[in-house]
Amino acid sequence: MKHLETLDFIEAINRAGSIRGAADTLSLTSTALNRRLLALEEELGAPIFERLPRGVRLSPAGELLIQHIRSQRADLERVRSQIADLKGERRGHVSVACSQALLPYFMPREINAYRAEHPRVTFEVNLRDRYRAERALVAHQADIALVFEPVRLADVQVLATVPQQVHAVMARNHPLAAKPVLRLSDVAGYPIGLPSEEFGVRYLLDIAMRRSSIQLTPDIVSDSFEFLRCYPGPEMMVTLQIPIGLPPDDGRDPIVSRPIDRRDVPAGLLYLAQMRGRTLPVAAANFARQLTRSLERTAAGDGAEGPRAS
Amino acid sequence: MKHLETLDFIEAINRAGSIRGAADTLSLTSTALNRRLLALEEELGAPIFERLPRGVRLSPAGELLIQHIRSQRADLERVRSQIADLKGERRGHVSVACSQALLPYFMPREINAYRAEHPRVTFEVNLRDRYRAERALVAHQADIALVFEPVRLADVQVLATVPQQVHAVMARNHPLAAKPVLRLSDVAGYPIGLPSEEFGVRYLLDIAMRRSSIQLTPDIVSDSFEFLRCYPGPEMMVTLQIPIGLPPDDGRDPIVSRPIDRRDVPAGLLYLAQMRGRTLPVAAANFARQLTRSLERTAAGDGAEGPRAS
DNA sequence: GCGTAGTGGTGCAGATTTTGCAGCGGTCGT
DNA sequence: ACGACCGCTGCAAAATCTGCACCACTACGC
Repeated sequence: MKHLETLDFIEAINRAGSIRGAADTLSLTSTALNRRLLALEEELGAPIFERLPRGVRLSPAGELLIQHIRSQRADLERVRSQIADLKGERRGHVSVACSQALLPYFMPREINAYRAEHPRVTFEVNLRDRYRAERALVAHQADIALVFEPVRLADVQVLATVPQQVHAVMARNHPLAAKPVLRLSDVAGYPIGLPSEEFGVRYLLDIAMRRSSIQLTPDIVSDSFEFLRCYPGPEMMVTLQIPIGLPPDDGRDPIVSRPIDRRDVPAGLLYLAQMRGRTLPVAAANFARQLTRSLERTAAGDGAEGPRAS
Repeated sequence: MKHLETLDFIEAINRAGSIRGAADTLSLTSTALNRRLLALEEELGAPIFERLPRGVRLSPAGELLIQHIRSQRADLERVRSQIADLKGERRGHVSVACSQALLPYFMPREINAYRAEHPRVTFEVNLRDRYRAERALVAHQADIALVFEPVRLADVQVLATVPQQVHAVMARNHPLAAKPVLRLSDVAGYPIGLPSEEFGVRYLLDIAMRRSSIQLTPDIVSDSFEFLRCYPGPEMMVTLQIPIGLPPDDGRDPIVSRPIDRRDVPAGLLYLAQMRGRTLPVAAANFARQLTRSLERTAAGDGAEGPRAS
């Protein structure tokens, strides 16, 4: 879009940290870029960047402006998608930021289902921890976010929540697999793998451990649930995860899960959210609606309640 | 602002109803305007106007676009005002849409008070009935609206409400002026002046009359409260108004007001509102905050309760 | 039935704006 | 002290936009 060109340039300068640097990435001369910046600052009546000896940095006015630019671009994108929608072209793009637990099973299944109905809708799925997911919404880098136990920012609007009881994950031949529900003290007797502290599951566990006297001392800490799940079973290791991040038990999978008694660890909440006050593009809004329905089914089914079908 | 020029042109074409007509008002050739429109439609991938033999008319896509343009311009204005604000310049502009009752006393007093603190803030006050006030908010033609008994649109966000009991207004020597509180049946015995049907006071009265058996047959109907208030008193006429639209009784004013018993006519609500989801410019936000405080004082004082000090 | 006045759209030449090159003065790191 | 990088500024070339004359078309008046 032509009339947003200059504003895009501002973002490029901000990313590059210098006018000359941004000019290179934009296939432009520093002259032209500098001229445009000066003209815009003139129109605005305030400098957008502070001039440093080694480049430029956003001024307070620039911070405001760049926020405006992002919101404006996102809104234009929504308008374009609405226009495409009323032309009958069911295309569009959805950008999702989500927690790690959603990546292996839930999101692929949901996106598959959606694209079966709307094949011309494209998707972008980015792993963002609970802090960065919310910041991505505000910066218009994601349309919707699906995060476990988020830090609730004021600028974020919750579309749906579903409780998720923490589950213990282990090999099928693990001694604990015999019990349908585990106490935290059961788990404490075996080698344990835990996600690192920025994750919601760990956050819930840390709270639970502070309240009770039981201490879980992790033998393995990782920021990858996939790694923790795949870590060889011979050690009889136990790891912890929420059910939405686990495969449905088909009775043959070498990995099984058992819920932790909720007297020990309370259920955490999985949040579906968007930026507050924003009108989503049609495709994103429709996909969010589908997710809401799916999450409600999850909540009614096996999500919050005890043992998974096994 | 340079990059919004083309979008302004779209609005001009929409207003004029034809490209050539808009070109005249913009001091441009129809050629240039036409070219820009075609280029924009190309970029957008859809026609913005339907071509009629006698001019042009907004297409559905154009409706969407023009709404986007307005919101974009309003948002840019907010950014500019925020930038001016952090430069220490306490200037800005506030656009208010309000009911007739607010015009003679309340709004002048409030704006005076505000400008005493912030002399460089300019104001625009427009009379809008309760339908048009809300549409003005959505069309970004007003920052805030102050209306009595509005039809509540979904896109409008309520900032404050204050109940207003309907008062009867009459000459000081009117027989009814002797009673501190009037029943509707008292009023029915005298010549009556009523506001026309689009006004909130009339709306409340019509409801009250439907519920009871008392019928007020107006001798004068007007869309001007000022006219009704000034209509010569010799006729011993009674008219109806809400207290915020009446002068404080200083004991000498030839016009006095008495509340109607709330068993007959329930109190209506005065709403302070803005467009839902919009972030107001600093000046408008501050003024809205002042109004909220003033309205709360009004509610605590003489607004909802019985007789005014007299 | 035909002219007229209005509409949006187009080719081409001139006006206007934007871009790029070369060079200035400055600060930092080596 | 030197080189590398930074933001910024004349001046000429390039690109873009504007305006005139003109076309095709439709509604309206007579």
